[in-house]
Amino acid sequence: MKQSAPAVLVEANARPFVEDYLLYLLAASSHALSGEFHATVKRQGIKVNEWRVLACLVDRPGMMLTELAGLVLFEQSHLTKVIDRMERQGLVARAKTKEDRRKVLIQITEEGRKSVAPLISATRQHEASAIRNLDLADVVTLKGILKKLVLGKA
Amino acid sequence: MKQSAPAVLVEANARPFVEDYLLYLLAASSHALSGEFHATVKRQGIKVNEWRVLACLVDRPGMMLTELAGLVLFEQSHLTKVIDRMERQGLVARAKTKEDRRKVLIQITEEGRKSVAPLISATRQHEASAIRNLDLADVVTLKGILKKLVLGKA
DNA sequence: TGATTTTATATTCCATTTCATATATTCATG
DNA sequence: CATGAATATATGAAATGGAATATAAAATCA
Repeated sequence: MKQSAPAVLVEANARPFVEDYLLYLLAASSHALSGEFHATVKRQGIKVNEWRVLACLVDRPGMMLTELAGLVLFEQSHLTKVIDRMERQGLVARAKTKEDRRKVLIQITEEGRKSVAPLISATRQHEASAIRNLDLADVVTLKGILKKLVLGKA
Repeated sequence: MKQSAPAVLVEANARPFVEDYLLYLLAASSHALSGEFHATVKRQGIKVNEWRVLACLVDRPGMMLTELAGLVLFEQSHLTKVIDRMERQGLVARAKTKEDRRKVLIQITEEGRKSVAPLISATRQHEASAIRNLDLADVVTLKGILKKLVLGKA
């Protein structure tokens, strides 16, 4: 014979709001997993920001700064500064286009590729370890949904 | 009769690395969805940081600063400063415990509750809209997986 | 074509955030 | 119980990030 719990108990049992809030779960899982990987990134002697830029550039021919900013999830003004540093380090290069002289194309350099290659491999191990106790099918579902969420309004 | 594409084509077709990288997909979806909601938060006259703190505190009795920092995903020293501001605004209060005089318990105030209430309701609409073209079952799967990822090593 | 608007990037200024460390308190151990 | 290690929070200096704006080039259109 089930009966409803007294109000006080219900109150006490209520799971905190954020624990089932999608945006929180996304932020928290992202924070947790990326946090783990950042140790590896730093060990490689490269900054998290730079890793993000390189990972986004690695198999693209060159991207407009603004495009790239959208991809790496940085403000344009912030990315300008990050690219300044990375250019000084020789990890990326700015290139101008003929057709539109406002545009700056950011390209990964050979040195950039060398820096990022071991990290790309490391992601495979890390990802495997991160999902080691999930169903493979669920992971496929997960990525599919995340892709839809990223596209947004679509 | 299928035959494998020439290497050059394969190269050209290769999807950029990040597009199927779990950590990127998590970061990007989180960024996209939270970004949408932040407009609502600011419209309420409250800062994103403060929203996060209040949302974490709202149905808890009071939390140690460090515990709370873990929950809101802030560095401890950062949270100290955010709490300073929020205390001045009357959104939260610091309380000391008798047993351990090092500890500071952070509690949401009545005013904090009042500020956060409309936002909590707003999350329901926003979440509904964010997932409007997903299967309900998939959303359940999604949240379940994210919870596992947050717990980590478990 | 010249004026106006829009787009792309850079710059400046300021708030936020981090890193390292200080301070206070408790815990563990000889 | 005294002393050293560990834990909780706070603080200060330095780096980062974001909003607004400047600059430059292209697009629109009257």
